[in-house]
Amino acid sequence: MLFTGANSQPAPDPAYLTGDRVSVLLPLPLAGAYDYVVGEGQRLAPGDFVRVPLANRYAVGVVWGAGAGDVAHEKCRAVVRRLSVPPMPDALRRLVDWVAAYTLAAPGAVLKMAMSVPTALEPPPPPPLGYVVADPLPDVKMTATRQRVLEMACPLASHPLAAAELARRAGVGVGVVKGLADAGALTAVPLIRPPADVPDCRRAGPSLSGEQATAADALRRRVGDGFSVTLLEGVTGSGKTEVYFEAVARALEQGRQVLVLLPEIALSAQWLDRFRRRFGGAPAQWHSELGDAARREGWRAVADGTARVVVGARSALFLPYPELGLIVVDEEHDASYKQEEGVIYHARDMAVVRARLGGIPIILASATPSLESQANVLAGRYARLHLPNRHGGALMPSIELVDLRRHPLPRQSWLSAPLIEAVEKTLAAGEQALLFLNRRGYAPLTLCRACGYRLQCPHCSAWLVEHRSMGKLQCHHCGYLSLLPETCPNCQAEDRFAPCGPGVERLGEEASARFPGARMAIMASDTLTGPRAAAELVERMARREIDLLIGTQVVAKGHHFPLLTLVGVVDGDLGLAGGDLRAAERTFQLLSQVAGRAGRAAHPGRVLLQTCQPDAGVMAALASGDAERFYAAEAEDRRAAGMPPFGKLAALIVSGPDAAAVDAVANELARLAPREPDVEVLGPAPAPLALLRGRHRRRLLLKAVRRVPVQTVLRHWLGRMRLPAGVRIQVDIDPYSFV
DNA sequence: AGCACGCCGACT
DNA sequence: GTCGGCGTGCTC
Repeated sequence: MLFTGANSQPAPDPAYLTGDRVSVLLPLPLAGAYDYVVGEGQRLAPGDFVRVPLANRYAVGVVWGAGAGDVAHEKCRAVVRRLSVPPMPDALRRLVDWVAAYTLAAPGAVLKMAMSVPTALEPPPPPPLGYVVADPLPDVKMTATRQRVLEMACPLASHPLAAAELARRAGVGVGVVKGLADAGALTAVPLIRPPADVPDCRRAGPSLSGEQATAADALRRRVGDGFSVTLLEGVTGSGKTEVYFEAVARALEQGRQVLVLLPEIALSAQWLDRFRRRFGGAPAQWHSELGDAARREGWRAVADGTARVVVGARSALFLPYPELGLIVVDEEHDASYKQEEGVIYHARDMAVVRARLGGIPIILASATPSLESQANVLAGRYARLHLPNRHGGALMPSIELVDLRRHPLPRQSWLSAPLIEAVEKTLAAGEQALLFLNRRGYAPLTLCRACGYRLQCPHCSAWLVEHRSMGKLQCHHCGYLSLLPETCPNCQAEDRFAPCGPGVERLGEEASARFPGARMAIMASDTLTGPRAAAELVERMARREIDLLIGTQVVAKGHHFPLLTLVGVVDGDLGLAGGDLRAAERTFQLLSQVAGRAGRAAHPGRVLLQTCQPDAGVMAALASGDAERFYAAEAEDRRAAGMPPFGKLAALIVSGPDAAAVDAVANELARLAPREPDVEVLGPAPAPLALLRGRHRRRLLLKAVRRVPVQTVLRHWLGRMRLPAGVRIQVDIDPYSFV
């Protein structure tokens, strides 16, 4: 990442008048912006949303600046009109350009992320209608259901209710309401929605410990004081959230907007509760599961400044905040900040860029910061605030390794004697236990005992995972579903399939057999139907309705189980397989996070970690709690290998339906590879998923010294390539996933 | 991303 | 004889 460069003050926006040429960026994957002529009586400025003709249709784009003038006069068409939407803020436009240049994506493709709500740019729809009882009430055929609706329609001061809400309260279908309205017994009136609870920064904050107060003060002082990056590092339970809330309050006091990025917004009902407790109102939410209407409302509320605090997933970074004053990236180490499809970018890094372009502070919070952020602290680019203690004097759980070589597992069993004993003891004491296994489904592999054939996805080079609860086999990479075949596709043997290895479902089976009295629940991304289901499960845990929870990594994210005292990590080595650059770091982060679920003020938690490699650096670090040493060793390895964050990496994925064509392109790429000092090209090699969604994939890696302008090198290199039909080259700067 | 243009199989 | 499949190419 490049974080240098002064934060230049933008010049006052120029105006473009009738007859001028303007450059308009369209949300399409085109090579660049298109020139248009400012129409009769129009006056445009950079950032204006405009409707323009494009081929035989119209499109909405954003005025990006003065026309480049490199296109023939006859080709240049006129802007239709300016849309009545607040202009796209300067900082967002510069972010779009920056991200496009950095990721080598088309600027229009990046713009598209910032205009993901097409209807928000149209005039607002007529206000929603509510219904009140007509006066006078006409003579209509009365039924029991109609009677109930009429009763509910004027509860107290005859507040109009939306049709759906009215129907819900009366316990009838929406049809009854519509029927009454058609008959004239209900009158439709525009619905004035009660103003939502707005976050109130004047509410008193919680009482903070000395350590927390010091950190909160330091953060508050940075708000309004230009660009800065602060790594807020605090162990689970140290009250990081409450500390950065003070900075949020300060930004709100200054009349600025705040963006909080979370990895999995859908899963963090608890975060919203804490926010509500602190600010008495709800933040605006932004994530992929929002419906069209909510997205539209949200986008407009951000654009017109109504939304003061936005909490969202990575795409919330591209909303048009006119007065953003603070960004918080919570769980900054989380891999889900890396967008892997379309424009490939890392939201944490781009958030830092957004902060720099806006001249505002950004807080990166984590219990287990990424090596990247730690290196930036060491290099003096980021400040660091540390909360080493759990709030309220609670102790960190102790982590004990269970060496699976000394405690071998019986066949078809994944719980060692020490872990079984610990679970039994915990259950006997009336406490709760968690078994963590980061693998969904019943079994990750199914093979034929007759011939050894492994059931594989037809579109990907991946095994099919059995999901017994669904009665199906599923590919976790493309979603392909199939029933378990009756006979082996290879040798036609009947009924010879054997599941291999455990997923949480199968582990649940073993646990039910071992701990027959325990009330058990399984928590995985596919067993949770939505945010509500997650919240409900967390509540059932809090109410002690569950004794034993079995879960994948979703249990580690944002949920707090106050009564949990034992965590068993069933397969600590799972994340270490497969040569990933960040395997050890990620394992450390994930297992630390899971371990942090255990324990509370009165009871220090206990964590048992089953592993076959207790001597590996990660395991030793987890057991000793010596994070510093682990990170130092990991950093040294990376530095010695010239790997990120000390060197730069870019991956080129060549893909296409025809393996031979893909190979040809990959080889040609290798032949034309840049030959310069400090740059090394590795490959081509089959990408780890050599077949994904029916496309064959080859990968090349470009490794360079930090000071090499990798984007320039790549642009030259790729510029010399001619691609046959169907073959694509995808550039991934700073690759995370090695899948 | 759309949308048209363009060249090969099964229908009124 | 046409309707229509999606491959390829362009949009200021």
